[in-house]
Amino acid sequence: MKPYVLIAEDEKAVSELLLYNLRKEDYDVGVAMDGEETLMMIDERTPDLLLLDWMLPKVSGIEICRRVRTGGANPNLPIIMLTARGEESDRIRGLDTGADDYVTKPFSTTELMARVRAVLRRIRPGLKEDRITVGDIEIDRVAHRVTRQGDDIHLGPTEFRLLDYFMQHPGRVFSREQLLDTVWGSDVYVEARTVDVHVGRLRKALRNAGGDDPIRTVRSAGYALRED
Amino acid sequence: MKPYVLIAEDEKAVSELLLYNLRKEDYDVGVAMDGEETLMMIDERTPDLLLLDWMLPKVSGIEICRRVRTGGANPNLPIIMLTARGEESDRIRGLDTGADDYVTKPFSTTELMARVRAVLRRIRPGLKEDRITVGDIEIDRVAHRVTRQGDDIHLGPTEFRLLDYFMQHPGRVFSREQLLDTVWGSDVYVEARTVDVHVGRLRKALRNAGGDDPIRTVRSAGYALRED
DNA sequence: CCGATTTGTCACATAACCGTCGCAGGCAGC
DNA sequence: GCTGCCTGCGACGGTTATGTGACAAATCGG
Repeated sequence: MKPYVLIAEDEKAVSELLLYNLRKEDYDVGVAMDGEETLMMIDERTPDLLLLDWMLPKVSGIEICRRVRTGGANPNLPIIMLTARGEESDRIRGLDTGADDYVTKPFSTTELMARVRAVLRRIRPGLKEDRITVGDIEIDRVAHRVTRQGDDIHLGPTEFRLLDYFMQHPGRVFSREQLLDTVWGSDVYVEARTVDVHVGRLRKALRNAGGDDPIRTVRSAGYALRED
Repeated sequence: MKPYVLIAEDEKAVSELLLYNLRKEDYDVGVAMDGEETLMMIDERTPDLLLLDWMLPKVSGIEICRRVRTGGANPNLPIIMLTARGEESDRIRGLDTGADDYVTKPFSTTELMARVRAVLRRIRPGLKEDRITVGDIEIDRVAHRVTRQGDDIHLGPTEFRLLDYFMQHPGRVFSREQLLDTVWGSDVYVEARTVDVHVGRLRKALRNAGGDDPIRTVRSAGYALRED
C-alpha cells in the first residue's frame, strides 16, 4: 500500500504545497491544522511519517513529538520537524525530543521530498529509491548526478527533472501536456512545443555520453524512455 | 457490469465530448448539467466515477465534492475534478476536499481517458487493462507498443488506434462506417475506402513480424480480428 | 551590477503520416 | 466462363508532427 503521510501545519500555503507535492509523489496524505487535530488523526490511522510544524496551535509540535515518543501506541513513528529559519536552539531541542529529521522553512521542495523518501525507506526498504538505473543510465537524486556508462552527464535543472520523471516510469509514454503538468508544474503555462526542445537537449546530453538515443518519440502521443 | 460514469458539467461542448469518448470506451454514462441535478443523480444511482466540473451552477463542484466526502452514503466515490487552467489554488483546494485526481481544461481526451481508467482500476481491478493480448499479438497502451511473438511492431497513430479497437473486441466484425466513427472520430469526414488502406497497412506491419494475416475480411460487411 | 547559465519561443528543414486514386485481381451468382 | 461488384495495394501529393539551431529574456551566484 501507499505510505500514509500526515501533515501537521497551520499555514495553509505551506500545507497545500506539501499536500500537492506529496500527492504527486504518490503518497496518501492527510492534513491536520492544529495540534489537537494532529493527535486525533494519528489515533485514527497511524501515519508512516509525520511532517510536523514546530509552531502549531493548541498543542505545539514539540509537545506532540514528546507525547508520540513517550506515550502512544507507536513510539517509533518517524517525524520530520518543520521549523522557521533561525530557531537554531529550537532545532536542536527538536532532535532532542526525538524527531528523525528537521527542515527549516522556507525549504526546497525537492530536498524535503528527498528526506521524506529517505525516512520512509528506513521503514519500508526499497520504497522509492534515491538512485534509479535504467539501462546504462543512472540517476542519483540526492547527489543530483546523472551518469551513463560511468561518464558524468551535466544537465540543466529542467532536463534533470525531465529525466528523473522518465526514469520513474520507464517505457511509459507521456504526452507533452502530462510532462508539462508534472515536470514543469501545473501552475506554469508554457508552449507544448517547449517540451520538444528540452527533450532535444536531454537527448543531446545523453548522446554525448555515448550509446544511442534512449528516448523514444511516439508520434502524435509524446515521449517515453526505453526500458532496457 | 459496465462501470457507470457520471458527468457533471454545464458546458455542453465539454460534456458532449466527454459523453462521446466515454461511450466509445464502453462505459455507462450519465450527464448532469448543474449541481442540484448532480446530487440527485448520485442518489438515484451511485456512479463508479464522477467527472466533476469545478464551476457548476446552483451547487459548485467543490461543494458537491465536500458533501459527497462527508455526508452521503458513498464517501469513497471516486472523483476527477475538471478545472480551467490557471485556477491553481483552486486546484489544490480540489485535492484538499478529496478529489482523487484533477484535470485542467482544455484537456487531452486521451489523457483524461487514461486517468479515468486509472481511477476505475483502483476500484475494480482488472477492469480495462493497459495491455491486451489476442493470439500472438500484444498491445500495450501505456507504453504505446505492439509486439508479435516478441518482435516490436511499429505502427502509425491511426494503425495503432485501429488495432487497439480491434483488440478490444476480437472476433467482432466492424463495418467501415463503424470504424470511421470510432477510430477516426465521428467528426471527420473521410472516404470509407480509406479504411481499406489503413487495414492494409496494418496487415503489412503485422505480416512483417511473421505469422499469417490476423485480420479477416468479411465481404460486403467489413473487417474483424481473428480471436484465437 | 555583471557574466554565466538556463529557459521559452520561433523559424525552418525534414521526416512521418494521411487520404485519395487507379487498376489489377478476386468473389459470388448465374 | 462471364459479369458486376468488392477488395488489395502501390503510388502520389498534401498535411502535420517533430528535430534543431538561433536568440532574447529570465535567473542565478557572486
